[in-house]
Order: sequence, then structure tokens, then C-alpha cells
Amino acid sequence: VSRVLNGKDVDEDMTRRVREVVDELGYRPNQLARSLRTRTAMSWALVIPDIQNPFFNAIVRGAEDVAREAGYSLMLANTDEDPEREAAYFEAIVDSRAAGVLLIPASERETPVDYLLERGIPVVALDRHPQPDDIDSVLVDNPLGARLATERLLAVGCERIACITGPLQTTTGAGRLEGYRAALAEAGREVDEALVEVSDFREEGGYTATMELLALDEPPDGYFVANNLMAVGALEAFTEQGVEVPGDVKLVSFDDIPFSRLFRPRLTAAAQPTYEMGNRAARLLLRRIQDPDAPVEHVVLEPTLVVRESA
Amino acid sequence: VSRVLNGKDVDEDMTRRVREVVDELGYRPNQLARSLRTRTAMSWALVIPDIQNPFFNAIVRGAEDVAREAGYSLMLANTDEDPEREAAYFEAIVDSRAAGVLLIPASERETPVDYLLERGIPVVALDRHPQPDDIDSVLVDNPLGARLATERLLAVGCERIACITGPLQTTTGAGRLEGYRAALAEAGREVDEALVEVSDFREEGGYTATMELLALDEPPDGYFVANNLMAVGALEAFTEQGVEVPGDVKLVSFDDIPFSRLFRPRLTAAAQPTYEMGNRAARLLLRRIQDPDAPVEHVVLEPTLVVRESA
DNA sequence: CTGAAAGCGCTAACAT
DNA sequence: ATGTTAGCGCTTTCAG
Repeated sequence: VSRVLNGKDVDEDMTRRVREVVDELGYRPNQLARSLRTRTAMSWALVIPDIQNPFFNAIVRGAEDVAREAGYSLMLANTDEDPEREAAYFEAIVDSRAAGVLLIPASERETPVDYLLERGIPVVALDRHPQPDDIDSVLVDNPLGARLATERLLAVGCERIACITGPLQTTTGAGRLEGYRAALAEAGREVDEALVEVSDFREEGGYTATMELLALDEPPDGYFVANNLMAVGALEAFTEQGVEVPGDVKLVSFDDIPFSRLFRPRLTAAAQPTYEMGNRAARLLLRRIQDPDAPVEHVVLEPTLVVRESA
Repeated sequence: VSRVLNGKDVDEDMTRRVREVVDELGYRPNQLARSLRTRTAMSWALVIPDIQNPFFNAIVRGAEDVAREAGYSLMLANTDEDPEREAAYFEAIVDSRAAGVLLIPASERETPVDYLLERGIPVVALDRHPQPDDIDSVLVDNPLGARLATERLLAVGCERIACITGPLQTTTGAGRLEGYRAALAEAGREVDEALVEVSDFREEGGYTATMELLALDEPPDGYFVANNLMAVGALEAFTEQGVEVPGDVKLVSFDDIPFSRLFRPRLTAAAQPTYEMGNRAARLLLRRIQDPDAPVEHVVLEPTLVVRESA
């Protein structure tokens, strides 16, 4: 029976007979026993840091389609940006003998990718790059997106452009600040370090940073905010302080927000190709499973500027 | 070793000795083998219909906290409102011998809850109620929420109040329409059937329904829209047609939307206690696992009206 | 090509 | 209280 169901060499008669009985009995192999024996299961895990961040949710879609088509079921794990929870999920993933993991690391330094690798589970990194960078990855060109955003602010006539970025030890935080600097340099502007805020990619952080910038003697007239949540925080600060966008100041964010066309103002943003990111990562994982020795691949996707009202 | 690790009767000496060696070797039991033997695993599945709908995402949080505390890992499955995908996930869930399932059914009629139940996996229904209603469930009081919403529209002086609801074969669609009717009846108003639109809980559907209502000879001056996505669609229709909210018409939606305070206009809504829903459902599941014969419980939570700008 | 037997790593039942 | 054995349901040798 095992041989028939797994498509090994069996003659036709046998095959037919087995199939018949299988159908009749509605027999389904016990996958647990199968996994115990083969040491692998037909499932993938997708580890995301924040189930409530629409950016990550959009990535899921792209991965799902590939997984389903290849016959894998995709289980999601929400780490809440907490390395401890992430570690707990890693254990559960190993326990389940998942065939592979799509990982958006909670932390670039603490995330124990090796724990999975050592146990034979291939990992593809998404959005952020965990420490040992010898695994497949799909990232977005962060400096490019930041440059597009900053250039837009320059183009609409901003003189003093602020940058609210995330933690500098993250690829995203550092890369986006880098792009901002590059854009200003190219335009022959000097960077006023007082206008650079290193925050935390959270709504609250964006709010606080904006309040600080607003309190400056010479406040900025343009804001590049390095992710969606912080942009929301910035908008709140503006509303609270009666600052009009795009009247008084302009703003460009990184990451799009669903329904953002209903915002006041509608946000101009460097949008990431979220579906594509999930899709490519899943395809990398598939390849890695089929050919463990394939050369490591680092895919870099390009963000695009979506111009709306805010700048 | 098995006995020590599972806390059976063993004397101290033995326990200590085993523990020592376990630590030294970094031994971790193979959960697959364990599950094969015990026919159950320390994991739960949470099945949601749309990973991009913030309402469902918020529910996840409440469930996670309970699961983690009780030592279960929570795996998410996104069905995309598709009964076929849902069925595929059900198989994967059975295969994994999950200890229980938190289910937001993709369809109230087609969802094969029995498939899980027959295989000994307890199920708690959330938000929607699948056909055989002899399982634990956590629902929101849909009629009440709709009444609160409609009463608000009455209170702000609306004369012709429309209702855009979801499919009537769903508890949510039917219940919300029911509450709308009840509120009007209580106020001594007659329901103009031309103002009742049965749609599909999607953005597109909300848009279309609103366009139809707008085209009426005597268009409504108040809109009760029965979920968040359709409210977004309605807002789009208004924007497109140059209808001002709350100037020209008022609107109250069901379900809150994250960041909706940044909307133009900020939405007044009957908000569901999402965290609480996930939390209660998870606690019901826990109880059901510990005591399979406990009486079936149907929890009904109350929505609250959040008044903002739109009505 | 097929039948038989061993064994994946664990727990539960049976002895002692 | 502990040592021993059988067996969960599969796949993979090894013979034939």
C-alpha cells in the first residue's frame, strides 16, 4: 500500500487493487507516522513579527499561493516582535518537522536561525536579514525606497527635510536612513543631524519623534518616515498640533497602508511589492528543498513611489 | 526517562539523575513520536477567513495569550473565505493531531466541522456559527450592535436610513439586519425596503450597494453599513460622488478599523470586543480539552458604540 | 516486482 | 517505584 501511494515501482494490477480498497475504506495515511519515519512533513511555517501590521499580512498572500500549489500547507506563527516567543515557535516548528520556514525575524541579531538549520530545516529570510547571512533572502532595496521618498520631498520644494527611521542595527532602519542621506547629498544639501530621529518602527515612536521635531526652533517642512506605523504616529502628532499636511508640512512614508486612500491626507509612500516578496521567498524555499546545495540567493526587490496628497 | 519528564511517580534520586543527563545531553523528546503514541499534540490551530481583515487579526491576539500560557503553540491558517482551502487546512490539522481548533468558519453551511469532531478534535466557533450548533461558540450580539448603530443615526436626525448588510444566511448578515429593523420599529418608523441592500461584506460590495442607494429618487440621509470592509467601499462611493460625510449623509459602520481616526471622516462604529472574543474562545477550548463532557457554552459578547465624526 | 521484517522515538501496560 | 515489552502507523531495507 505504501508503495502504491508513494508512486514506487508497482505493477498495474496491484496499483488498481490497492487504489480500490483505499477509496472504499476512505483510508488516509497517518502523516505523523510518516513524518516520524521520513523525518519531514508536508508543511511550511511562515513566521511573522506582527499579525496586526498590514505590511506583513500582505506578504502572507504571496507565500500561500506558492505553498498550496506545491502541496504544502502554510502555518503562520505570530511572534509579536518578541525573540522569546519566536524561540518557542522555532521549537514547535522543529517538533513538527516542517519542510521549511519563511522567516521575518523578530530580531536580526538574536533570532536563532541556526537552531533550525542545524536540524535540517531550510530557512528563507524575508524583509530583514538575520545575522548569519548565508541563507536565501528576499529584501527590498531600502536605500532606493528612501531615496525616492526623499527626492519627492525635494521635488515639492521642501527645504528642511527630517528623517524618522528605525533602529540602526536593523537592515531596514539603517538602509532607509542611508537612502535619505544619499538623496540629500546628491541634491547638494547638507544633512542637519538635528532632523534625524532614530526611533523604533512603532506608532508611539513615530508620534514622539514628530513631537520633538515640531518643538525645534527651526522645525522641518518635510518628513520622510521610514515605516507605516510611525507615519500613523506622525499624522497623529500633526493633527494634535494643528499642523496641516500637505499645507504646512509634507510627508512621505515607507510602506503603504490599506485603505490609506481614505486617510486625511492620503499618504504618499514608497510602497513595497508585498505580494511579490512573499511569492519570491516561497519559491526560493521550494528550490532550496528540492536542491539543498543550490547556491545561496539574495533577491532584492524594488519599491515604487506612490504619489498621493501628503507630498 | 519518559516517566520523569512526564511527571509520573518516580523517586527523587532517579528524577535528579535523569534530569542531569537530560540537561547534559540537551535531550529533547521527539514530539512526533509522542503524538503518534498519545494521538494528540500540544498545538492549537486558529482558522481565519481573511488575514488582511484587521478584525480577524485582532482576534488572534486574544487567543494567543491564552494558548501560550497553557503551553500550546498557536498555528494560524488563512482560508481566504474559501471552503476548499479550509477543507485542506482541516486535513493538515487532523494530520498534525492538534489538540483543538478555534474556528472562524469560511462558510456557515459548508464548513465541515464534523470532520474535526469525528476525529476527536474539539472546535470552538468564533464570530460566525457553523451549521451543527452543538459546539462551544463566541459570538457578538449582532442585533444589539446594529440597534446601537441605527439608533445613533436616528439620534442625529436621519430621516431615511439605509442598511447595507451581508448575506442573510450568515448569522452576522441576518443578525445585523434584524437589529436595524428592530431599532426602526422601536422608533415607530417604517422600513423602506428600497433602502435595504443585501451585499457580501466586501469592499466592492459596499461600493456597489452605496452607488445604487445614491441613485435612488429619494436617496437615504443615513447609512448603517454592516461591516468594516463595506464601510470602506461606501466611503469610496461617497468620495467619488462628491457626497460629504457627515455633511450630506451620516454613516455608522459595524467593526472598527485600525487607524480609522486618521480617516476622513473618522468613522462612528459599533465596535466588537475583538481581543475579548479571541480570549474567551481560547478559554472555552481549554476547558473543553480538560473536560470533554462539559456542557456546551455559547458566549455572546456586547459591541459598543464608538462615536466619532461620521454620525 | 512483491512479501516480510525492522525500526523511527516515544508511552502505556505489564511485570517485578 | 522501576525495568521490560509491545506497539502507535508508517517507510525502508532485505530476501525472494
